[in-house]
Amino acid sequence: MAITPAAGSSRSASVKDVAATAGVSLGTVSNVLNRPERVSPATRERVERAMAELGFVRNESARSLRTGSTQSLAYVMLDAGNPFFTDVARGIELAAESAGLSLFLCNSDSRSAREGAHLAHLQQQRVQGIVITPVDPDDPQIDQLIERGTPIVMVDRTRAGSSFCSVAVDDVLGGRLAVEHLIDAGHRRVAYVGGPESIGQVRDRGEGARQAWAEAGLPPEDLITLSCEAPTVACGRTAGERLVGLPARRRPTAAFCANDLLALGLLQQTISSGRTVPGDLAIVGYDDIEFAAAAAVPLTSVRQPRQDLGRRAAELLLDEVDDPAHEHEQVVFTPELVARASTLGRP
Amino acid sequence: MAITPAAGSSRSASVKDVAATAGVSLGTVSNVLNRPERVSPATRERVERAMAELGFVRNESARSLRTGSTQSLAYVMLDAGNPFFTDVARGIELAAESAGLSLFLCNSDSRSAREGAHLAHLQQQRVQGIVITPVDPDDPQIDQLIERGTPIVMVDRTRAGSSFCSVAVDDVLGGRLAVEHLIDAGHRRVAYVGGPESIGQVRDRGEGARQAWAEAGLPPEDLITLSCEAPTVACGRTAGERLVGLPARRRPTAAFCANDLLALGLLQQTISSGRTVPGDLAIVGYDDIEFAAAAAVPLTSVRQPRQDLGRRAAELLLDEVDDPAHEHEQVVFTPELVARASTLGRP
DNA sequence: GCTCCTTCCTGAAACGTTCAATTGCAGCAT
DNA sequence: ATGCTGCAATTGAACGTTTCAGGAAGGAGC
Repeated sequence: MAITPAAGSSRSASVKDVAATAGVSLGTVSNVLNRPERVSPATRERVERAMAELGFVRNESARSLRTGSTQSLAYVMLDAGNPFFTDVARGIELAAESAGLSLFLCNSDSRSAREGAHLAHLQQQRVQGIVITPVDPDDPQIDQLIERGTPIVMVDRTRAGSSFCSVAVDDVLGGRLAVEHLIDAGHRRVAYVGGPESIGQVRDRGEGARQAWAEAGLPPEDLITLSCEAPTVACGRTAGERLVGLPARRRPTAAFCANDLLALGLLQQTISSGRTVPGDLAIVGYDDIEFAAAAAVPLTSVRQPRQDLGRRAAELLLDEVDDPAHEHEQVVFTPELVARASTLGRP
Repeated sequence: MAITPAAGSSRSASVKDVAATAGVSLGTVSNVLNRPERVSPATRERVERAMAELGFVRNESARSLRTGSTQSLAYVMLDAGNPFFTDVARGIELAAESAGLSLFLCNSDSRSAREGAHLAHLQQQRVQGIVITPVDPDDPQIDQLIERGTPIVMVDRTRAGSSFCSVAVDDVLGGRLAVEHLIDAGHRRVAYVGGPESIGQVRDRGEGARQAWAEAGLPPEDLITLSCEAPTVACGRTAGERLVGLPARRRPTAAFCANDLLALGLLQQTISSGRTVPGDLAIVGYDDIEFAAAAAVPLTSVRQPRQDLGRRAAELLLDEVDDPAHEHEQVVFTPELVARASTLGRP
């Protein structure tokens, strides 16, 4: 290995070094960095050349120590493996980028402990604010953060009458849309395949389904609810087997699943057991993940404006950061039904 | 709203404030934080109580300014929407967590400009090191980072004889595994459905496929190569149509796809056109994404140890950070074939 | 020649930590 | 008494930046 040239000396260059090589004072260098219009073009250029020569990189720690604020936001996401949250993240990033801030993504992986560690660390970093999809919306650590001055915005979760903004999607409406669509298609026996009732989303979507059913004047007992342990592909398959096990006159002609993973599992089980979709069973999913359109039979699904969710959350956060008159807001987006072959195809 | 209590005063508490309320000097507070064993239990407890009372949160900017190093790593990922990279990220996070560091995830979204902005910002943050799956492995900004002292480890990309570590998977071997599996199953006309040749992975997997084919003594013209514009589901469907268009005696009985998205598209097209898998066409994918197992016909695929990739990358980075005798290493992992119904089922 | 502006630059004081050097103080041996 | 030893706590100087009160130089107006 060749000996590194002068540029690669031990410590990295500071404003002081730049000032020395440019033959100006340290304050001038800072001005070039922060208020270039105050520096004469000649000196400015000299300073800039010195920076380039020394490979100067501004030390963000010192900067934010001095100014008392950082240039960054964070999104603490529930599950980085779930496309829903990565799309939300993309929306946040877009908003952060156009505000000139950088975004730290943290993944709690649905574990309270990791979430807590991330929050503590972000607080120490003095990030401007935090967007979060929390493991538990009622976690007292969230209140503690707010009390100590870090603005928070919650995405896809809410807490009644709370001291922060939140952005969510109307899941009751989503459930209605799905079931109204099935009723319109002529189905009179439908299954709601839900996940564990402990998840608010699962409850709300089921509630919407029941509302639509009742409003159509259909008998409640013809809307069967199947609860799964987890909203996964494997559970969707199991649900399929349970449906087949029902006596023919009670067996539903359509199923509305609380998310696309369940729907895909159900779809797979139905097809591989030799029945057809939608002929023997029409299926509606929820989330409209990328693979929904790519399934063996393209899946009808309820789409949420994921990226908008993120963007709006970031905007609310930024508003709270720099508008002293900010008022907390609970934004609710509207979902949309995307009809595809799994409910539309030839019977 | 109630008036916030004393704790919520304007500025957040500093070590100085803690020292004052605990009635000790500022250095003692720092000792409680960093070398608690040097402080007598009585004082320590007094200081800790003061911290709790004031809601003291250590200012990480000041800390890292003083110590000259941060407690964080970063992973600049190519595409946060691709499960492959989120699994890599999970591996990195595991390693970072057990080293007591926190991880910043940045998404370049395959855009050079975003990647550059992230790298610049991370350099300003003085992160300990950066794991990256770059848009372009030869980007000079990467060399510049290394020159200026930020260690880099590359994941899933490499550069010949370079000045940093890298971690990748043997894609040539992966291609061999896939095609050997098909040959073993009796296939004598096979298609390799690749993406654009500009992607190194696509080339390597194809190369492995050809090697296996040649070693089995099969005629080269019976291994057809289909190039797609992009490795997506839609392109996989198109590839399916092109296969059907071939004259029967040239039509392959099996296809090896450069990734699972292509394979899923091909699978979908095959089934919806009334043919069967693997009866009319056996299919092997690559990546073993979660949906591979959940497809209409569960997909045989080549699995990469994604999480291990990330973990190892982080370990190499950490080694470089704190071992002065560190030597750069190019780690290559071994892929593994996961056989499922798309090549195994009853014909 | 004098004052009064501008423009461009300087110098020093913060910001909140850490850490090495230092003081104070008790206990113990001389 | 006097000097050691060792522990506990204190002191003060950094770290690299921003900011702000000015100072020097030069020009305009009288």
